[in-house]
Amino acid sequence: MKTAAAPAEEQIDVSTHYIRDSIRDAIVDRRLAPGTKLSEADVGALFNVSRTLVRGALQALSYEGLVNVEKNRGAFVAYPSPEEARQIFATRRMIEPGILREAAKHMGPSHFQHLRQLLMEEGRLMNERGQTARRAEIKASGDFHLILASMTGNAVMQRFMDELVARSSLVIALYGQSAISSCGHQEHQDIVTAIECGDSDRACHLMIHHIDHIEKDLDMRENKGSDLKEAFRL
Amino acid sequence: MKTAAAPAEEQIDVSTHYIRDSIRDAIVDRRLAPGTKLSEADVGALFNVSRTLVRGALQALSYEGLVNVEKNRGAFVAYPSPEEARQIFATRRMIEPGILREAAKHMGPSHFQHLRQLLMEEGRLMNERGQTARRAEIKASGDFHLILASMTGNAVMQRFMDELVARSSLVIALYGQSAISSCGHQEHQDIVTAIECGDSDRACHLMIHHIDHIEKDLDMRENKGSDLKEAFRL
DNA sequence: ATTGGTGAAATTGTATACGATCGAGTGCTG
DNA sequence: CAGCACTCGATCGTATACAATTTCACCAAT
Repeated sequence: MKTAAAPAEEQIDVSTHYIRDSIRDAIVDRRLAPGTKLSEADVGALFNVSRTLVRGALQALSYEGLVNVEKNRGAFVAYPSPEEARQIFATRRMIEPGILREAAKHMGPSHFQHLRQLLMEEGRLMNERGQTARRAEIKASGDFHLILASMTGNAVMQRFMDELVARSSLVIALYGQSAISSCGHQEHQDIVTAIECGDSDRACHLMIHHIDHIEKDLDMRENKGSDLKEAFRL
Repeated sequence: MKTAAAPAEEQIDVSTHYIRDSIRDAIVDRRLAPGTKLSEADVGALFNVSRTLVRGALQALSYEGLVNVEKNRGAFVAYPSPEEARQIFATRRMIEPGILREAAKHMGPSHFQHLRQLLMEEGRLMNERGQTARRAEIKASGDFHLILASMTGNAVMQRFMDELVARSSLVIALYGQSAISSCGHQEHQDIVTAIECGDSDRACHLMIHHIDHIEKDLDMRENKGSDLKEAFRL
């Protein structure tokens, strides 16, 4: 699947957006490890476009915090420091309760059904084996938070959450240890239940603890087996 | 102050960042009206750089929501719709209480002094006349919220607030009517007092009402004297 | 007078060219 | 053999060239 024998895949209209989204997916899906260099020429060759478009995509990703662009050195998949990681989770604790309350105002039966369905899927994946199921599970667990955000009907807030969830995924890839705290799934369910009962205070409380748990499950000692170079670069 | 008789100003190292910041300042300061077209060639000529750099800056600003880039048509100073405006303020109501609580944890006497000083300045500007004082007052009133955000020590959150305050400024430029609700200043003071008293709940309450007041002071009927074109563009 | 079409001018989209900077390896020197 | 300066290759930064698209003016026809 390198380059040559790709028969009919070349007809996609490859724009900056397409490249950005492709790379973002790869990062969030952990097919690109933190610290990986994204050379403009290499990426351009992959998508058969010039460096111009690639640069645009990389710049966009750097705004989202998924890529670090170092002057005259190139772009690298972000390698969030422990401090950065803490700030990301702290931010989530600051805003997700607000999202919850706002979302609750807009939710009807169909929304709850949607959420329950997502939780079912999440539970199913949890009991499966394999790399693919693991990835899907992680994605689903992020989607839970994103869908809640979408239920506020607020595009501005949704974009913030998109960024936060994506960066969280990077952090977990870097510092996560246990096989995803399976309590996360239970906590998601509890939150939905609390909302359904109209107990927003309790839902917020649960949400904050949930985020706490995710963060507590990380081992944020510096240098996860890696690069002294990166450690001292900036 | 157009172009010609500028004796020794040309030695600035003009990068994408510099252009982006310059344009952002101009937008937030309302020297560039919403809807203004930002032609790549024109901007490039202004800064004596090629379109390449300008495009980078405009892309960045579009990510911040201050500029809309329309394919094959160009970049325009954002012209937030009433719906967008509502979402911006709704987002602020969702996150600023969280910021307040977090900031309160980190605040010592020096921080309060800093805030009080800002409030003094704000009050002074309020009693001055003239366009310049007005601009400075608007800026100061935004800075109040930004400084609170900075006191969380959280760079991620701070970036979000930067964006929200900048976009709010655009919205106010578009839909604002009264000579800035002078009650805003009083409300800022009350918020600081509440924090100082350790009454975070009250501070949050005040903050939400404060944001409400700002929003209530807008007249968001569509078409502020303008463009059918813009209305149907997207 | 309004509508519709045609072509030139202006503007953006993308690729390429060239200069600048960084990093690694090489060879010289102490 | 260690240390340092230097050169060379690779990669990035910026400008420019060319293609694609839109806009606008002009004119004909209803």
